[in-house]
Amino acid sequence: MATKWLSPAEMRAWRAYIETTHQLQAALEHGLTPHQLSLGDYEVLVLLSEAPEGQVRMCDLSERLSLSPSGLTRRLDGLVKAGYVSRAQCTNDRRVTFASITPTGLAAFKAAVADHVRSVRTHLIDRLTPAQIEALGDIFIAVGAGLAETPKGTR
Amino acid sequence: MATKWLSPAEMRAWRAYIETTHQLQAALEHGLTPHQLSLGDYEVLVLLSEAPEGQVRMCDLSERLSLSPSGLTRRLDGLVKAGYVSRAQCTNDRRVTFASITPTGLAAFKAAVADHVRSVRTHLIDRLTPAQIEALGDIFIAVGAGLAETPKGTR
DNA sequence: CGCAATCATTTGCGGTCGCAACTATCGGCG
DNA sequence: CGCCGATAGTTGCGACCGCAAATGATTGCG
Repeated sequence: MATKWLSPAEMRAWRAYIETTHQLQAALEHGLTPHQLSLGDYEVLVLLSEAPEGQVRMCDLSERLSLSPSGLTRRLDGLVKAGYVSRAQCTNDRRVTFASITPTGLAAFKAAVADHVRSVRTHLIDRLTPAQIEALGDIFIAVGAGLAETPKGTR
Repeated sequence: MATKWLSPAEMRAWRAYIETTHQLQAALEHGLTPHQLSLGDYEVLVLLSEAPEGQVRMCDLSERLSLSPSGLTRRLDGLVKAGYVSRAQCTNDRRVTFASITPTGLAAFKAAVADHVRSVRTHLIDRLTPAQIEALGDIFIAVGAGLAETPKGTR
């Protein structure tokens, strides 16, 4: 077969990436457990806290989180039950519901940020040189652009 | 607070990584669905097919896959049911069981490899320059080494 | 030798997620 | 106006995974 295999350098990069990325995610998850937050919950709070009115349409959230609509519904269920987020209906378009961060949620987020940033530093950022950090950004922006080009066709 | 925040370059790298890595995993998963394999199943077959006797101790597998022991048990259950893997008892140490790839499993693996390699190329490798591939390997080897230094203490 | 700590694996349980189906709503075109 | 297709969100279902506990086997120290 005319299968183009991976060169040693490509194999090295691919394996290192695949083997490490899962461990890294687990480590970051652990760093948030003292705050009773999962990494996914934290990411929701990040996006909501950055939004102009502290609220984002479910639809947009699910896309920015790369999460299926149902997955987002359940994740929000948990955050609503915790009192960190509330749902708000849109008056213009009654199909859409906004996820809106509550004062409690904002407080919980602010309490967790410092720990989380420290986690990201110790496990990732501080392990790398400035040049490597630059390269990491370039690499995943390029890969993300490639993935965005292939919305539905590939299957 | 004396929290050391992330610089713009660090933030850019971190966000690009987090946002893209999930999409990349999903894309690779989709690439294997025609073969009735999950990415996790595929990784099991990779390790078994590379092992000297086509068999690896459960314990070692779970570590190399960054999977909890229970997670590995269930993953193997599926592969055994599919006929791709069989369990074999160790005669020296009756605690251990080997996961052993079957001829059927090896055939399924070989049938999937070409597609999967193509997937990895189109979504990751071919998006990057040789220098970036080198950097990707360096980066995640460094990060992996850092994570290996912190086995239990951090919580 | 014998008991205690350790190790390898499995099982019960709960939590998360994606897919497909369903409901409700909106927008456009005749 | 009225219908059809598209859009937003939720729910049922099944799959996967980690943690804690249980089981069976081994090792080592007294």
